[in-house]
Amino acid sequence: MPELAELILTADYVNEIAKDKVFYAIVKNPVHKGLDISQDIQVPFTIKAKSRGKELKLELNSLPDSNLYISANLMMTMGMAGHFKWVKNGFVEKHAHLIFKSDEGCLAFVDVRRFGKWKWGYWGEDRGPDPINDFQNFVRNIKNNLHKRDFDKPICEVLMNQKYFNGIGNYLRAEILYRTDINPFMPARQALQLAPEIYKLCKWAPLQAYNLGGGQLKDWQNPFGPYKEMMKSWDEFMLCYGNKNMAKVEDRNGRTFWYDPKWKTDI
DNA sequence: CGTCCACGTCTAC
DNA sequence: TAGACCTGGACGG
Repeated sequence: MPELAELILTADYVNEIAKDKVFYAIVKNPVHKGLDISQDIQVPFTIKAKSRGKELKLELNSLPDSNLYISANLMMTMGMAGHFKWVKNGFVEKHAHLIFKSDEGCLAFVDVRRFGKWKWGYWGEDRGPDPINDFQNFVRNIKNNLHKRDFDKPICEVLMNQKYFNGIGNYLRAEILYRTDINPFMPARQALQLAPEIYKLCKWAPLQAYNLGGGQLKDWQNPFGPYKEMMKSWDEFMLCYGNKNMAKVEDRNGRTFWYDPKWKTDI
């Protein structure tokens, strides 16, 4: 998905678009098999967004003068390619699957592969604290659970476990581990004890990516548009993932793990 | 044309 | 721990 950095940018984008707008309907694209929420809100509403790891929360609230009080949280995940886009009246966006209508246009959830999902609720119980916005609890959650079998697995795999590393995805794990000097195939418990800077890197790396305008990767469209002037910096950030000079291996979850070729794999 | 690959979960043997 | 869920871009013949 869009990983931690892109989720924050998505929330920023939704907030920027929606700050002065009133929405009056939700439309679900019938091709999408997800939950049909189009009849759930029958009064005009506002939208505010917040992210936590790889989850996005849209807070939908009725207007102060509404005869019906509504306050609901639409919890979303972006899948591999999900993003939001403002679409002016008279235009149709391909792969728009959830559409929030206002008089001036609509805010569309665009997702080519349809891996993104939504439901009413709250932050996922099985996902850990956000490494950027809630760093203390992020560290605490890991340290409190370090004795568990989950941490017997290689650090490169555990970094993708959303129970502890909410928001870390395939490019971030590569960039984080590339910046430590431990074998990425070492058991996670040992790795975190030998290289405690991993905790800080889990905040630093996504924060860098966020400040650079998010992943310049083909499936994900930066909602703020192309940041061409930032490409040089992005290339300086993305040192490992997708770099032909790096080594790669398919991990036990079927994902390609990119790493420094000086390490020997144990997988 | 075809095959491989992609920033992620899910759920079913 | 495989598939399943999806579309489309890159690249090879």
